[in-house]
Amino acid sequence: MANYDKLAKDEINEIMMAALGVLITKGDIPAIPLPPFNVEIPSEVSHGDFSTNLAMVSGKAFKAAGARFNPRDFAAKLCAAAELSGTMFTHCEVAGPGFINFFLAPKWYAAVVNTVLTDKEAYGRSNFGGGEKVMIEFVSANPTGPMHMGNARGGALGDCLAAAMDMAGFDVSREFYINDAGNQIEKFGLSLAVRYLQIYRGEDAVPLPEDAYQGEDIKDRAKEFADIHGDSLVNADENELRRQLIDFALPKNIEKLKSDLELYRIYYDVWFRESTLHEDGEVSAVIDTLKAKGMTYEKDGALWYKNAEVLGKKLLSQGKTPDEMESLGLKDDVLIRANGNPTYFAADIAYHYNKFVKRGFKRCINVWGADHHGHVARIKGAMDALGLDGNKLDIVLMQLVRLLRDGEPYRMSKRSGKAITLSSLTDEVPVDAARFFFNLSSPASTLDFDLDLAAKTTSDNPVYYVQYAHARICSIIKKLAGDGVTPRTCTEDELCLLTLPEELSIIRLLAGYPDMLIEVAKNYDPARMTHYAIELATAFHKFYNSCRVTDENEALMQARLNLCLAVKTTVCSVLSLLKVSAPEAM
RNA sequence: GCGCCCGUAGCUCAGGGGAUAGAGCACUCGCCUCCUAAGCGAGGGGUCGCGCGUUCAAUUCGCGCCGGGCGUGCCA
Repeated sequence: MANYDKLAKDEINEIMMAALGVLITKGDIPAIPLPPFNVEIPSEVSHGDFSTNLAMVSGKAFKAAGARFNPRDFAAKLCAAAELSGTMFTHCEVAGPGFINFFLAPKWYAAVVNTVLTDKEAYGRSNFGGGEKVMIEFVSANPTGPMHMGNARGGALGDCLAAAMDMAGFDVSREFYINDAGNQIEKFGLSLAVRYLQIYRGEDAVPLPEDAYQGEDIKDRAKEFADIHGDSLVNADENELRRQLIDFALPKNIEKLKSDLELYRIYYDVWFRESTLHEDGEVSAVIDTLKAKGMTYEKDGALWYKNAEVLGKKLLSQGKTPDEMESLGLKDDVLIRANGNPTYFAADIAYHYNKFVKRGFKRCINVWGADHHGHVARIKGAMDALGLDGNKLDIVLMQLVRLLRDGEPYRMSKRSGKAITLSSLTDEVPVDAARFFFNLSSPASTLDFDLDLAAKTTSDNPVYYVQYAHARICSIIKKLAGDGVTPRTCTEDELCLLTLPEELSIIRLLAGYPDMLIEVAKNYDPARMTHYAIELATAFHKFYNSCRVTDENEALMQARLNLCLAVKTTVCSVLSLLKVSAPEAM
């Protein structure tokens, strides 16, 4: 659980507070409250290991108190008053416009390496989440057809986010919501029925409606059904035919979703069926609750939810004027259609109520395609309307995927059913590469997925760059083992032999691993993991080129071997969170 | 119209109040008698879309434009 970056930052905070106390006691500075200050890691190594802006942010407070102020002078006073003996720092200095830069003692670096080796695969784990019960719902692809590239991105994103949040101390549950009820299932039945009848009556006799599912997969399922039942249902009641087709095809589609996702190394804790919400009366219960709260009304034969009122109140409390709200064009939403069927929205409210109330999740995260963003405010608002807290429902909006082949955009048309499916993607691109690629950009950026690049097994492909670092370490270990050298525990003094810039920059990265995972959890951005993996691999490759492990000095050799093992541990850890393999040889 | 996301090197993208803005690809030139050259080093390449504001400090925050994507259903 050790986090050396945090320890260092906390210590600088204490050192600075103590220094302020000294200056106040001596009467050098007035005893006035100062604003919060940052301790950060400078991007430039010559600026030290940690840096604080305390002197610069204090200007306003001093001037307000009528004191003369110069940030560099104040920084110099703080530096002089800073007591560093017994801390993890050797010295500090004033730099630039008034930064105070701190320099770490060698024993800090030694402790980091030692901690990684002691904690092993647990290194990086923290208690940031405090064991909070969190659900991450992702992919939730429509079971009426195959998954597409957007689902693939959502899968890689949600799964890796879940893994990182687990490391950051959350109690994470992965869930797939199966939309096995409602309009699209009706449409599914209709489409299947048409395809089935076409087999026996010809395509011209039974035309496929415009709004039906056009994909080949529907034909395939109809064919499979026909192979079993023959033409025995051609003259059956239309509704009976559809029902039988749905009962036949839906489980097959769900199984296909499962197996495709498993190929993709994604396993869920729960596959939740929308239909259970209807069968158990949870949808009508939640509608009744909204009714009882006066949040509904009837119009044109349908039951409406007062979405505009809920969102309007929220915006008013945020300081919007009624005129501004007018221009937003807030609209109400239908819960029960005039035909008596509840909408998807109604089921979704019941579903999220179920997550929070029935199953007790403290926080729910949904990974959605950006094309669903219009749904975000109203579902969160609906939670508020039910007396829950919409802020506990976080939606990660993921921008769409643009496929490139031969450098040209590869058009995906859902209507014609010519989307690239997840299973055809796994045929073409190794899973390691695909998972890595999908997590290379943050969710908010549209992603260009270059099919040719991802399929390449050359250095162009960043996933191999990282895996290669791991393979090289394994190779070193193997070589040394052949020479009769086995890794042993090093003393602090021995680890302090690691002093070269190439060695120290690796250790800085190792120390930052726990915080990186916390940032992923905070920002819902697993792309930081691939970036980190690339950075660590880069640092290692540089080390590899400038330092040899097989050194004549036994102590230094062991220290470097320890460093290699620490890198191996951390690379394996981040790759395992990404569910990318770490080959021992390439 | 309104809402959300994006605009940083030729291309794909990081960074996210701080000190000289980064990486990969592509281009040029070096480095294997030595733990894997799927690697490393050096070089060129930028008004961080434009303008105004907040701040000691803005590529980063706010507002307004411009450009691109996506929404704006009794679809999901």
